[in-house]
Amino acid sequence: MPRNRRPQPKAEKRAELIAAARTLLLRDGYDATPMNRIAQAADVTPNTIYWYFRDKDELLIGVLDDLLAEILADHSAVAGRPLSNQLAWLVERLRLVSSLVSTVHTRIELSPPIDEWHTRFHITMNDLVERQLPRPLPAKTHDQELRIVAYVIEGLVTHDADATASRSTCKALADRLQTIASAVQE
Amino acid sequence: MPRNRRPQPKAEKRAELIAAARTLLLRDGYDATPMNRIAQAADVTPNTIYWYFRDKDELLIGVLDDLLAEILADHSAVAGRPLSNQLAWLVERLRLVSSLVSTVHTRIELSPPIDEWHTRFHITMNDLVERQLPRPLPAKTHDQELRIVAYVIEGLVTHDADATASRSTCKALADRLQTIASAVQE
DNA sequence: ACCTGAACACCGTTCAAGT
DNA sequence: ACCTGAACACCGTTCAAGT
Repeated sequence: MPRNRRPQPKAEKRAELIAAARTLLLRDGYDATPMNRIAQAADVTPNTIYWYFRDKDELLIGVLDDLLAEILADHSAVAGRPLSNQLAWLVERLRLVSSLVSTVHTRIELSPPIDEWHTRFHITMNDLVERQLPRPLPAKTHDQELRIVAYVIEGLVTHDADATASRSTCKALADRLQTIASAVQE
Repeated sequence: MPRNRRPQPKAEKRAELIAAARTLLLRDGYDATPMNRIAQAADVTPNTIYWYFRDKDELLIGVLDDLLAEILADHSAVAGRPLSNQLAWLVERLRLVSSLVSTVHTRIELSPPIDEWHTRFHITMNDLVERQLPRPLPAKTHDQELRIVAYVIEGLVTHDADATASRSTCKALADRLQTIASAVQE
């Protein structure tokens, strides 16, 4: 007995599909999670998903937005701590999601929307890091230093370094940023 | 008219299949290159490939070994230059192959042989970098500093930073390594 | 507007059969 | 030992049809 009329508003159902996808994508990874199984987990037929999302990549973006919003929200709880702690916290947070980090990188070439999402993600993260510094980085090395931080954090996340190694590397990153920022003392 | 008897030694045919795969994998990427098309380029049926390689990942490893050997061989031509130049050279070299870098990271979880290859790759690269230093890094920060170099290089490769940005970042990396190495002056 | 059953085109891989 | 034709199980996606 198919109930075709919306028992829920569209946004709510969309969120349900994203929630189902999120659980499976995080547990099994993007490639190993067929639309099939996501639909099943959400109690719909596979093609129903295509009413709410253009394709599997758009569904992935829904999940990514969800995860990013959660990380940003949770960050406020640690925003007072020293920068090195915050970076280590971020690494641990992203580690829970590392399989999707790799997936995003792979799919940048295959999907323009994923490419845009990835760019937005890095801008967001750069802003977050920069806001934690006592004063802005000198324009000259600004981009370069933020790139180094981003790449090292990504490396720590995707090549799962153990927690203590990751903490000390974050310390080194934070020290470097703060040394540079306070050297503009003039 | 199927010629079934080996007109060539096994290793040679294997190399031909790898060469065909290499061209297509680099041009179109792993996901967008069906076994189908690789076979076609090598003038065999798809299942013939499975006589020489267990699966698509083993074929990928064949291509990766090929590329790595070539990079190591080409490196000898620049081994005399300053470290920062060598790092920038490496970034440009890996950039030609960046889609496979992402592929490897994604497939680590899906294929144990790829995982092993990836580990070997990082060991090889660490050795290469370390050999260029005037003296060995202090044991205390040894692993950490090599990790930073590896991750930043990977970041530069996969997030295609422009060549000048990449060069200056490599300079920063090299300066840091050399400062640390010569601080053990005792 | 929302959802389904059935199909499509494609994919990696296998297998029985040939030489 | 080496290779093929044909098939298998699976995949993302579409479409005509239902409510």
